[in-house]
Amino acid sequence: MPHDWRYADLADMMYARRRQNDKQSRRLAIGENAQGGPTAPPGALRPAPTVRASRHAARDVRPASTRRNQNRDDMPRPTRDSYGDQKPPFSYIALTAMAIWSSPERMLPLSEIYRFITDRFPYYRRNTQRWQNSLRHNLSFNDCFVKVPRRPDRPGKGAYWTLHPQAFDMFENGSLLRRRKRFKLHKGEKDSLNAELAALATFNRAFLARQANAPLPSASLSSGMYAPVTICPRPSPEPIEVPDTSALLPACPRPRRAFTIDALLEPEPNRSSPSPPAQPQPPPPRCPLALPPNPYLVAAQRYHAELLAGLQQSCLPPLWTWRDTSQFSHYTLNS
DNA sequence: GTTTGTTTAAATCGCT
DNA sequence: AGCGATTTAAACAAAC
Repeated sequence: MPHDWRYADLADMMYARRRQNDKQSRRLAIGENAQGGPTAPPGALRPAPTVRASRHAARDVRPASTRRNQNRDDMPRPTRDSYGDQKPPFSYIALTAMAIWSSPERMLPLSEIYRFITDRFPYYRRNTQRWQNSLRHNLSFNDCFVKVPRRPDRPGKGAYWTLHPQAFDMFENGSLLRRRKRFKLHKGEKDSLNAELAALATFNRAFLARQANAPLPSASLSSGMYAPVTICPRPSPEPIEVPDTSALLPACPRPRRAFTIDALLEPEPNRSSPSPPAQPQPPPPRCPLALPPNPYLVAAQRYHAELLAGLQQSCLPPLWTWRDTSQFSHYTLNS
């Protein structure tokens, strides 16, 4: 049974729980917690603070009527259509996970994560330096986010960010308002993952260096012999439901190939076992022209696909389906 | 110069 | 009070 997590629904749920739980309702009826801040639903991820008695208090730019009496029945509520200028009750981790999960490939560059948040939550259209710094901190600090080097055929600034597959269930019951526990990789897992990602980055650099040192024949370029590998558009932003392909799972055993371009250019070795089942290769970059691909590009793409496909067998089905209407957005928990 | 990414430190808050 | 999760600030480096 899908459940909407729009803010207004959250408020309704708070009131429902107040009725259900006498003990809880006594606290909620007061309207404030011990610190005088807003009261969160039991077990909920602590909503991003909107009022602090500290130096941060000055940053709360909401009207005073909104800042007080947060849980009274006359509490000003955001409309069902939008959070308006109110700070959404999602942590940066949750917001980032939403952004990543909303993308077709389940991975996004930093700039796109920013855009996702500012597009949907007007609160974050101001003071961007502050929250973006915090968000970057979260990306780096939390093991649940994995930085995947860009494919050589998708140049641009910064890497892609994805969710570690083992972190899919860090939000309790799929709710973005709750988090069971900070997701932490064991050192061995982290080392293994970092080694793999570093190797991929090294491969990408080598690929680009070789491409730079041995530029493609101009005749070939001009005649369309090679795809213009550096100008393929980024993936379509339309959210679609696709099997997950975007995270890395070092625990997935698979044949390894040497991290050399030459090795990767060799024909794909036959696999004796069909497990994991043959994964469809990600669609080729959407270049305007169907051109014979550069062999190095093929190698790079093949490795990248191999890297990402290795975890498929262990991936959980998507927890959330992103639905977007023009003004408000919400997540549906797949049952 | 700007953006991206890493790291450290401190503050806040909810829970036990 | 202590702990863990989160937020915020800041310094710094690397990449573009």
